[in-house]
Amino acid sequence: MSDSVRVRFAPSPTGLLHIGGLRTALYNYLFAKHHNGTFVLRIEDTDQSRYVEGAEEDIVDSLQWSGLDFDEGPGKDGEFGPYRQSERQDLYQEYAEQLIEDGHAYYAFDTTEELNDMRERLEKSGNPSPKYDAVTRMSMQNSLTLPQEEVEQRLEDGEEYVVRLKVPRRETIRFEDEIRGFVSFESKGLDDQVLLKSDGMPTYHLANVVDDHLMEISHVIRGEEWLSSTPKHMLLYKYLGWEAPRMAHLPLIMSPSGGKLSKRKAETEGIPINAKDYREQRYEPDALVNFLAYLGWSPGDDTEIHSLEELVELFTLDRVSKSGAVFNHKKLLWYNENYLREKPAEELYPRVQAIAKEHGVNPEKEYLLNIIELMKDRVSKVEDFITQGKFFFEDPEEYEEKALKKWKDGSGEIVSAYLEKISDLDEDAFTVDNLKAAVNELTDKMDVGFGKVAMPLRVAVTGQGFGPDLFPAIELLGKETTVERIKKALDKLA
RNA sequence: GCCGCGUUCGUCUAGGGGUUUAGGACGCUGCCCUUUCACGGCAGUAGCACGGGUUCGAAUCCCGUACGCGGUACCA
Repeated sequence: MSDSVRVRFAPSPTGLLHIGGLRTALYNYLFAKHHNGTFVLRIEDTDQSRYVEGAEEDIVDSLQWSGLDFDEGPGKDGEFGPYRQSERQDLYQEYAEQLIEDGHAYYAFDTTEELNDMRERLEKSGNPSPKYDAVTRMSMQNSLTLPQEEVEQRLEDGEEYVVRLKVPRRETIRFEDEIRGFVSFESKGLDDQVLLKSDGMPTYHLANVVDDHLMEISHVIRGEEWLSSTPKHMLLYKYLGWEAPRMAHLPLIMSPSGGKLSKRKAETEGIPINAKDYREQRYEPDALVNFLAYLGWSPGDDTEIHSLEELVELFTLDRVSKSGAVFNHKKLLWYNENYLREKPAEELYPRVQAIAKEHGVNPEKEYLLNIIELMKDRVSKVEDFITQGKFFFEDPEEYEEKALKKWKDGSGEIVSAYLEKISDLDEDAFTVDNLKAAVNELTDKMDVGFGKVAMPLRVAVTGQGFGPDLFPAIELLGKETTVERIKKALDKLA
């Protein structure tokens, strides 16, 4: 039982779930499922001032959209709940008291001003990184310096206090990270971390350790920004008499301009930052997942495309890279195109239909299915079926500038000759073969290349210089529409 | 500043002492296919941060430097 894999994704509901968080969730999920383990969602809402309404819902929705179903979490109770830290407050209190009793933590009464003063004073006297530590705590207001009766009196009077971790003066803290190997820190570089805040809530550090232990988490897989606070966590495990879970610190997702990919940077660089943005911008979730998996990990062979199930099969922590990975939006788009191409038109249909509706058109299913089939090889996003295939639903009002370049001097003559030819075709003879044959006859007769006919024809019928295979598109459009459009183009362009 | 982590093509990465003229993918360029647009195929482009060791031999091991990133809160 103790060797079963249990991992958790533990976001704070301080805003929408961002792409880095989603990747952390993904790696946790992959690891859990690879080992037939359990994937837990825990909401770390201990900072009431940063709590954002609706954030938890967004996290759950985003995970679901991505296909990362959690086994335990809010609304999905296992035997380790509750799964919101705000609902576990008593627990933390209890352990904080235990730490104090055992001499590993203490009460501190210093006000914010006093703390600032202390830091300022130290800085002025040449200490570049002032800390509340083994030395400085002796000149502060805490249960280590104050007489016991006074401490008790203050507590009784309801004076505000925090509980701080009593970090040893000199100790080397060493632990093994699954991704980085052995890492070691000196305790003298550590702050006497606040464990319990004056509002009674635990800080991340206490809550995290307590919950990971109580929830029997076997592996902590989280972002690298946590690496430097891990020694504090190791101290806590030791003082509480618990075995620490295995640690794995993931490389950060970086912005193309350098630095951790932040909301601000992502925005200026045109990268969607929140999972919700990807949903709204209609990225394929399986493509996003595939892309994210490869951002900092690789299976070690030359493969690139894998479903979530395959990723589960392939994923191991030892193949996660150590250095930050720059977000490459073009590669994401490539993945998206790939997944779109592989999906059957039937599967895409409901979504494309919904988008069509948003654009004010309501095509028949058979017609839309044909369009999807025709355009699958050249769209990047689902909505491209409608936006780039606009001409399937309405006559081109104007002709794209790029397209017009393909309308040359003799084009009018050629296109009207073509028009004449296909006007003779019966409604049911309006097929790809016949339409192509008509072009061939023309090229022979007028002694011009195929492109000289097809290009301007494309412009006339679609208004675009690019697009799906022209003749099937024309067949789909039907004789009446095609003839009309060609006439109109001849009017406007010739 | 201090502490920690990292550094292979522009980007994501493979590689873990000889198998390497450093492999793949995205991007970009060219060609082929298609007498249209794509897809696809092929080819090209471009990299071991630097300096010292260790070794017969180093992208691979060690040390240093540089650079990057993270942390340094009663935020997570």
